[in-house]
Amino acid sequence: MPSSTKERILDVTADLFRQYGYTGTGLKQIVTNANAPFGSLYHFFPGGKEQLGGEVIRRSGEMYYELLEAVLDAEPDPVQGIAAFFAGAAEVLRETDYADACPIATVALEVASRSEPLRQATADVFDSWVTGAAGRLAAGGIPPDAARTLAILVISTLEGAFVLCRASRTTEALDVGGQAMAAAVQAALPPSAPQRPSASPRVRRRRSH
Amino acid sequence: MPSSTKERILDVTADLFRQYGYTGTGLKQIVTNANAPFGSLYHFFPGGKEQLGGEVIRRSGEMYYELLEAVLDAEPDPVQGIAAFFAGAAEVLRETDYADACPIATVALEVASRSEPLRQATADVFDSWVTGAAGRLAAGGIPPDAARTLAILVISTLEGAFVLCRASRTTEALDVGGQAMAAAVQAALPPSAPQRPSASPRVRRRRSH
DNA sequence: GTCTATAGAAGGATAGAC
DNA sequence: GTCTATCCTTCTATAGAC
Repeated sequence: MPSSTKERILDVTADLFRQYGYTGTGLKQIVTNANAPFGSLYHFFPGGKEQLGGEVIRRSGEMYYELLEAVLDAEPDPVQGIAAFFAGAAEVLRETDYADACPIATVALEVASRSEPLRQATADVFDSWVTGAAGRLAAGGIPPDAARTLAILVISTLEGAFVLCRASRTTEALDVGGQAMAAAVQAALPPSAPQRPSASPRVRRRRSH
Repeated sequence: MPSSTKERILDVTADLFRQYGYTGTGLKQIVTNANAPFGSLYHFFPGGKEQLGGEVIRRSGEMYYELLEAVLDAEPDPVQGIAAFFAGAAEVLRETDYADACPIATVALEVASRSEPLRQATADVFDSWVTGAAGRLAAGGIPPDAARTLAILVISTLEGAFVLCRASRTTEALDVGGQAMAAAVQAALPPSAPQRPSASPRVRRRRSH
């Protein structure tokens, strides 16, 4: 038993939103791709496209944050973790012909000036990412304020790199962003906390003069 | 005489694309806002929406780059210049009720997997920004490779910050990004090169070794 | 080159049989 | 809860009078 009709609708809609955005995705296209009858859509989502959109935004946001956590959990060093996430995003982008980037960025820009409930949904997603990432950075020894700032910077850079990479059909911006953000995390970590046990020559702290 | 019909169409389309994106902007809405008859649209743009879209993307890209140059030219120190550009973008965002961010980002994400000519147009715009910004950074004394990397990072961060700011209706991401990018430019500049024109000793050419 | 009218397709949404 | 048929609007695009 693969999945319920509602789940198929949610999954398919998330895929289509990621590639074509909110306005660019039609309800007929959704039910076709989901192998669902048209009536089921309004059965599960009486609020129509806006309700479906809101649920997909929040669900995609949760799933993408879980992916972030999985990648970071697989890497004991947060610096390597950030680098791995950007590298993984670049790999997915290449593998999907530059289609699968951020699941909600296109929708976020489209609905920002058009639908207040959907804008709020995207805002809540980004806020949860920032809060979550900041918490993890703080757990690594970065002071809370700096951790939040750094989390915002990392997510901004990731989102912007997605824009450039999908447009250019290269991963250059993600490569650049990954290196820069890994370095930024490294610089923010307390120097006394070693990240890699094996022979990584630490950078000496510069002294101001 | 304020402007020609064609120019009004281009201006109005650029405004609508920035707020609502490509799919979210209708041709009827365009001719209505531009006070133009519907037929004029196909008279000036026989290729229809896609041709109009392409011209608007390239035109908006040029105009936004000119804005960048104007802001940087007004500030002798490139570090202050970058900070000023982010601060100005944040101000515009607040003043326009979080509507006027990047003129082509929404469109870029929408068309990336949908229209190859329009994707190419957005790619060309981003590439021109990167090349132009890298040239300016290199002129300030940053080695060409580092200048290009830094330009990509700055533009990525700006674009991503726009996404977060429009969603959250705050300028926090632009504030964070502006500070970080100003610092990144500062760190990349040769320490011997003073930024302010008063008493500017020339930078010695480096010798390869 | 301006403007109106309309075609033809696609969009979101609803009704109702089963 | 499934599925079909259909309504109404909106969209892009074209035709043709002026």
